[in-house]
Amino acid sequence: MANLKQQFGARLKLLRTQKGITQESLAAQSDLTIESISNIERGIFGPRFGNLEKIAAVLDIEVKLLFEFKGE
Amino acid sequence: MANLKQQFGARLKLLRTQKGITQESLAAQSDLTIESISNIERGIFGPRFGNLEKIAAVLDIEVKLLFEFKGE
DNA sequence: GCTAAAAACGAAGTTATACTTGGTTTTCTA
DNA sequence: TAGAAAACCAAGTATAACTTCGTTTTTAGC
Repeated sequence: MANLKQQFGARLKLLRTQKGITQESLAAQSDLTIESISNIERGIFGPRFGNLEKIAAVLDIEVKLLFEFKGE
Repeated sequence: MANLKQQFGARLKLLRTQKGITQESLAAQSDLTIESISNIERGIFGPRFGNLEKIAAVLDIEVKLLFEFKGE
């Protein structure tokens, strides 16, 4: 099984694309760079709690949805 | 509404006590200090992804359960 | 196929904050 | 009422999140 960062990143990417917004737009609205969003989605690193909160707010979803992975 | 760190901390404390384990035991098993666990539960800071994973593993629960807050 | 937008990717440096250490105080519980 | 458990505080360290800059690849529309 992939690690948490990777699972989270894949989940974020899915939820973001479902909302039809680009990494650039998400980055701008969450006060992050597009690189950071890219790194998070690729599982390079996980966001800090403050940014986790911001990202969920931009996507207009509850944080827990970002941790809901298939098969669990 | 309390911020994410605080909500998370309260949720962690509840799940930990329900399992009947002490901060000290959780700290030891997750390679953190008792102070860090205390700080996390009080909402002083949120754990990094690696530690989030470890904590959930020690509690034998899915990570998403730590983000399930009442009323949501 | 061409183009442009979107995203992947890499390296190297900065910075925020998680985490520790050490100690004291308070709360809970047996 | 004693001891365990946890709160609390300050100050220092460590690490991983985050940035910057630049290049390459993928994707989607014309």
